[in-house]
Amino acid sequence: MPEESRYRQIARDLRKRIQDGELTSGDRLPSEKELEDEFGASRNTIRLALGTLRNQGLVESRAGRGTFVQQVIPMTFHASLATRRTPEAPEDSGDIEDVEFAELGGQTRAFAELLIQSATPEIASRLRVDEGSMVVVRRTFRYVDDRSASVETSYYPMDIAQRTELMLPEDIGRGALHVLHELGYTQVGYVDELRSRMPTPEEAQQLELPPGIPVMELYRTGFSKNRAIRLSWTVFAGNGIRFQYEIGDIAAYHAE
Amino acid sequence: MPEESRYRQIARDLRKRIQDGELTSGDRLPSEKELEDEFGASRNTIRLALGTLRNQGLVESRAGRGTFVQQVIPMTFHASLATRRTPEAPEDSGDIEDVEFAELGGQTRAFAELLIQSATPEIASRLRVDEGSMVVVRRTFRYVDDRSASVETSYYPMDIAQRTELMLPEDIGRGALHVLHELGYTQVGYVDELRSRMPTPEEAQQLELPPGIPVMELYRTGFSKNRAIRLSWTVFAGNGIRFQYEIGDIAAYHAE
DNA sequence: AAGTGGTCTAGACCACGGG
DNA sequence: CCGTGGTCTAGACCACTTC
Repeated sequence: MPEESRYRQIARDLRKRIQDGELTSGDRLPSEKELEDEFGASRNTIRLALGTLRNQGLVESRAGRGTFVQQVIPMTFHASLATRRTPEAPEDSGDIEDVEFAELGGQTRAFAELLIQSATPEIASRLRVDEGSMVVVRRTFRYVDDRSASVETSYYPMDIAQRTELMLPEDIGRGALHVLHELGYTQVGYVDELRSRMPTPEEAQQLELPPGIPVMELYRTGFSKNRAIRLSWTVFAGNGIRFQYEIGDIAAYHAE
Repeated sequence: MPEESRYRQIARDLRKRIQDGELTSGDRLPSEKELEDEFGASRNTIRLALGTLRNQGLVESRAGRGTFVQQVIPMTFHASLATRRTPEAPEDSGDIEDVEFAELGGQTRAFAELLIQSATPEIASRLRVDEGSMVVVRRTFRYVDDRSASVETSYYPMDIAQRTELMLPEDIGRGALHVLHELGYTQVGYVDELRSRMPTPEEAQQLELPPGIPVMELYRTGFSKNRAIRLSWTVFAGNGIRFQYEIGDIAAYHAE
């Protein structure tokens, strides 16, 4: 039985204080100097211990201020509302729009940018287009309470998007799915694929993620009756989002 | 414009080599000693750089061996198969069973343990039982290719589970939902809630997670026509799992 | 035995944030 | 100003892996 290393012991001790409620959301931990004295360890060892807590998303350090217990209020993303999947309004299904966020968060804003590129293998296989063929790409940043919450990138087959509103470099107020609907491409279903991973440095900066927070990646391929009409790839801050899917008959769920 | 710190530069350099394919899955990075010489930095600085790559899940270090580029082949978890949601076999819907894993991974085994506890607020609200009332808890470990892939904990209201097979401390071969179905509680729908976070040390050990790998947490509440019949809470290794949901009419998806 | 990463020490200088 | 965390150095000893 190998002895547990010093910094792990210290990390466990501090973690216990948080889990026991001795330290709660927003509280400041003792300074690194104080922890040196308390545990009789060098500063680097203390920092190793704090580092593991940071990487577990339990605390966050700010230069000049101190180290604080993390606080997060994740909002729920209603990925599929079973009650919405009514035959009368099929085009309502599957848009990642502000509505779905509004329920728990503050106000939401978006800013869009546009580019055209050739399809990578990843995009091509999901959008069901030939690799290397041109696709229209629209990128949207989503903010909640002035904090960046997600980055969405949507891909449209060129033959659908060309000479339409989708190629204008400006926000589409009424939602891209409405535009597609008007063009005759009504989304009747979609396939979601969800993954979790650590952010790239660029994503960490864009989403203002403290270290130790994963991201969630959502690929949503939208289908009309006949074909794939849109692929959207969204990266969410992992500490601020919950995905909810309602499948089948869940009358008992809403009954309360 | 603050200058980028040395260890971040080094991390970025090494990350580029991986992303450019100069180093690919399974390759060994130069040793810390070699990197010291190459970058002209002290070992601690090199280790800081490697630490960020570890925390991004890009590399994994093994004592006495070296540091290696991570390789992961995530399998897809078919959380909702639209084609399966047929009225003829409603009881097929929503079980987290081996079938759903088998498609991409190797063989799968499970071992179960059983306990009885009083419902925490979290469990009570999801299972729709009174806080503090007794619930039957079944825990299952799932392995793929001899590697631990998920830990599932299922909760049943005591009035449903008592004096049934669900209270026997052994694996239920034909699946818990079959048992519930035979008891008159047929699952007709479910609500999934997905989150992402960094693992606790216990989870990291149980799932054999290298540092820098998040977990995905799935809460699935199963409903019969009238009530919640089961809550299952599953923790997956984040690098080994993709969730797929199929919503609405996706005939075009399967057409290919 | 030689090389690897894991752990730890004891210093140092810096930028940031608040009195 | 002074205390905070951020960064960096130059050592040291250890356990583990491979030969």
